[in-house]
Amino acid sequence: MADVARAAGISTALVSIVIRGVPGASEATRQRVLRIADELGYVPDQRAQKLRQSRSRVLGVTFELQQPFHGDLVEKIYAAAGQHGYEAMISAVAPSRSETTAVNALLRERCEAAILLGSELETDELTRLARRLPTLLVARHTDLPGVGVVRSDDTAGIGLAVDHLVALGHRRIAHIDGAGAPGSSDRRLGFLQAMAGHGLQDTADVLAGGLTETAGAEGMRYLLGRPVPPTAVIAFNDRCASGVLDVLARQGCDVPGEISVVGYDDSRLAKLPHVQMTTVSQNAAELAEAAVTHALALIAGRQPEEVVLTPRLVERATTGPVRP
Amino acid sequence: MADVARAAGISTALVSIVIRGVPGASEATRQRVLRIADELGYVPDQRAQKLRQSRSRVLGVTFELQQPFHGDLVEKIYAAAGQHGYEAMISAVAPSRSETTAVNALLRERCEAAILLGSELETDELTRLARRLPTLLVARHTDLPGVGVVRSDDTAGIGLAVDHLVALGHRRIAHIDGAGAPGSSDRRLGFLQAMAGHGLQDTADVLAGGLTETAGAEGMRYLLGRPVPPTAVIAFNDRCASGVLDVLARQGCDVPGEISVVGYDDSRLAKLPHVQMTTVSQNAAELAEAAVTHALALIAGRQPEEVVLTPRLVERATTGPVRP
DNA sequence: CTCCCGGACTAGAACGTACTAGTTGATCTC
DNA sequence: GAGATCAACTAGTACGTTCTAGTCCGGGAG
Repeated sequence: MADVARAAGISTALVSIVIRGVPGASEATRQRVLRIADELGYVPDQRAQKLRQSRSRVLGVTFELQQPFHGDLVEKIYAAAGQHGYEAMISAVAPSRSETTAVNALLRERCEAAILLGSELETDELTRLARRLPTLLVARHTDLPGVGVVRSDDTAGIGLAVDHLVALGHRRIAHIDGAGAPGSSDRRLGFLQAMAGHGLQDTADVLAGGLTETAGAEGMRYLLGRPVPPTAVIAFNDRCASGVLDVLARQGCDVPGEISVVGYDDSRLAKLPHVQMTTVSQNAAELAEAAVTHALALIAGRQPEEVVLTPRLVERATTGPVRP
Repeated sequence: MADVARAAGISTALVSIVIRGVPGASEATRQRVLRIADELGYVPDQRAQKLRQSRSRVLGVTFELQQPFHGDLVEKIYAAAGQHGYEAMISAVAPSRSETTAVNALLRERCEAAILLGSELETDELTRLARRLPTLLVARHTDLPGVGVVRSDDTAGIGLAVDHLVALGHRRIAHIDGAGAPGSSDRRLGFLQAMAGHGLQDTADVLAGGLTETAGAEGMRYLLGRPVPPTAVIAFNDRCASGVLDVLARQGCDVPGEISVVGYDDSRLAKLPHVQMTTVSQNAAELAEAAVTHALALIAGRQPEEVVLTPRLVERATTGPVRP
């Protein structure tokens, strides 16, 4: 910046004014400074900027590197944050990189708030984090005071899937759940409630699953081994449903002729033209927008609340009427 | 930091010494400062640290949010960077977030080097970037001076796949390529060369594809429509191969009984227990380690070079002898 | 007893920016 | 023509660290 000022024969303060685009410089100098800055390849040092401003204008986001739905969310969060004059700083979670590591990286960056996607953080760690910084959980339930939540109504979402299948004539419906994953118990509950609502509590079948294709595949193989397999399967998420579909395809089982399959998330996987998965949409864009808005509200000092969005069923090609 | 110093009744300089763990403080104060810092929840402000030190010790990484292989690489880069005392700062590329945006975000963070995974940046933009900052391309070819390259030998990699299939008796082999994607032309060339090497230039079939499941699925459907379909397919990457496998499963086509399929990358997708895809491994860990090492060499002022790793064929369950 | 040495600690200047509180000179107003 | 007003610009401080160049004090050597 000093170089630019020297080259233009003005003070650094004026360069700063031009670079930030705030009023206080003549049109002539403005042009000249911008030209010189470009020639010198000057890019403002973000660290110094943030350091000077009391507010960093950065939202920290942790996400799971290999979850397509998280990828969708991250993309939308970038956009939503940008629209509100904020920047998103992402920190990945992976088998070899714990959530604690990811969160600490954000902390050191002095984010104004932390948005945790599908966090599996322990209660005490979460409490500690929330004491330091406005914290927002996306797609996970918690009763912890001081922690904001943005999620869609998982119980209702699975209900939509059940209603849809029952309307198609299905009665023997299985649910491959998410084991201990966030949202898993809500979805399991929603499944059982909805089935009971249709008087189908006796044919409701819940299987321990997981968030990966592998979990779905194992679950489906197990179900096919049953004396009387279900006619429809609701998976915990799209990845899990992918595994289910894959096993069915290999077994030569017609989908949806013999077995209907419903996923969850409406992630990239469900939208693939050759998959066309019926799924429950959490609407990544809406979720991301709500998360950013709520995070900003927390930063502004508002009390954390629980924002619950209504999911929507997206009917595609993996569900159909039960075969008579 | 000032709070900690006040609470401990010492200067901020001494707190700094303790926090950084450098010699210059008595054991007693060291303990006390650490305890107080912990109580107050003090975390050093990374921006101020980096600002003060001339070196930021940050490696910038751009990656594609929805490419499982990039996910694998990012995970390994985090680890490799950490081992060398560096930190990785990731910036995602997605349909709604261009590579230019991603790179600019890194620039403003004053990374010491940029590692671009599978970049599709234009030549002039790349040149401009490389002038500002040590730049390293991973899994992409370039002749640009001043730009480092770490990649595996794509031509040889596809050669391995061809050799493997030919050894199994296949003669009609198709390659669904990556269209304009980085590495695509090398792999196409490798395919044609290897086929010609076996005297099979007349049955070598190259199809325009892409990097997604959709591209693979479309390509495979097209191939199945042929009067004489190939007995084996080599896809541009694992995602593409996934689409191929999916279409085959739906058509009730036995893999590898009727058609063998080979992917590329050995990403998460290929390793799924129910998929067990034969694929060419670029060895994410090795590639990541080489990328970080080379990036550090560039930072140290060494000239950029092209590091070419040798790929390896991972035989799993999607390839088998051609049916007589 | 004096001198020196080394360990423990501190004052204060950087790092690159933003921002407050100015200064300057020209134009406007009556 | 004097004062007010305004646009255009600048000096200098602050942000939270690190780091250089010290200060201070106790004890061992001569």
